[in-house]
Amino acid sequence: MDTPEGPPPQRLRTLPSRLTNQAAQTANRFVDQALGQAGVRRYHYALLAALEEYGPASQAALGRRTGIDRSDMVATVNDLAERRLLERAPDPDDRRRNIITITAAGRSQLTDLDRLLAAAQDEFLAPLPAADRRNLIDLLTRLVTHHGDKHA
Amino acid sequence: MDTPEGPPPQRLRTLPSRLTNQAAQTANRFVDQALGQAGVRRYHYALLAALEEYGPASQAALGRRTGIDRSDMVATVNDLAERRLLERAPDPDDRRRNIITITAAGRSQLTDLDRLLAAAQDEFLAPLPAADRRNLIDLLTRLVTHHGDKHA
DNA sequence: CTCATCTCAGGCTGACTGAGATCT
DNA sequence: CAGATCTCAGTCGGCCTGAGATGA
Repeated sequence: MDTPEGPPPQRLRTLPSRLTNQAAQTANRFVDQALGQAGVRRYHYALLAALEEYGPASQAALGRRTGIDRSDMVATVNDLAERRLLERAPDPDDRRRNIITITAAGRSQLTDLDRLLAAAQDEFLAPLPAADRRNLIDLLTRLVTHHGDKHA
Repeated sequence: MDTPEGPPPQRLRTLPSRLTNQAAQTANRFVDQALGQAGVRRYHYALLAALEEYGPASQAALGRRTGIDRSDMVATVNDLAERRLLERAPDPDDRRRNIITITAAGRSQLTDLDRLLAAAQDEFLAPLPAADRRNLIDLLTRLVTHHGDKHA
């Protein structure tokens, strides 16, 4: 567990990019631990969520919405298809495409994941009262929407 | 560059852990691009900064201060030693240890990196006025200090 | 003996690139 | 022809573990 002997360098302590990274790392620890209880990773959750909210879609469209790369999308769809949480079928209207559809089991899994994830968020944000949480969300939203919407 | 056709799922859009991740990813793009101009990565900067601020130290101590793992520390020290930005010498008082010392070239390099990094932070925070930036830093600092100081 | 330090060898995930096959 | 889609193969950095050698 490594007890620090003295604080990190000043240059690092207040560097916004580093603080953001550390916060993200903390958040990921909670989230990965939570999702891991259900045997899934963040990509799996993002994909199921996109499917549930927008309905069946091609892998490319799902990639645009979730920010998952085309290459990783293949593997993620493979994983979830093996578990019967979604189905992959050729698109008759455009034979380049696969239409991905969430299954009933997928929806049910997603419900469980939502619960696990909500708990993880709460752990992550534990030190902040509600007003500060909103404030943080607002600031971060402004940052990510400004920068590209790369995959916001 | 992938133009999204429609927003990401609601579940993801306001999820604090995801927002934090996206922000971190954005920050890292700017930072890595900036440091890359000098041919270094984030670990290199962190190590040089720790050396400059605290003076010579063992690899283990540097790891505690920067959050760099013992294993990666070996490689990072190797990199910087090859470039003569630091020196590795056995500690006469404790022969398990290496004493790492920054060189003049290392200090000079660090100065350049500080400049590049400041510009990267500014790009990252561009959408936020000064008050919001302070606010964000404060909120993130509270989060990371609360959670462990794992390697804060 | 226990514990700390350094090193090597590796694993794992997330983010990404290049290239090929197929189709519009 | 250009351009989109899916797939495979592989890179990279950051984070992490196990284990060995040395020494306090």
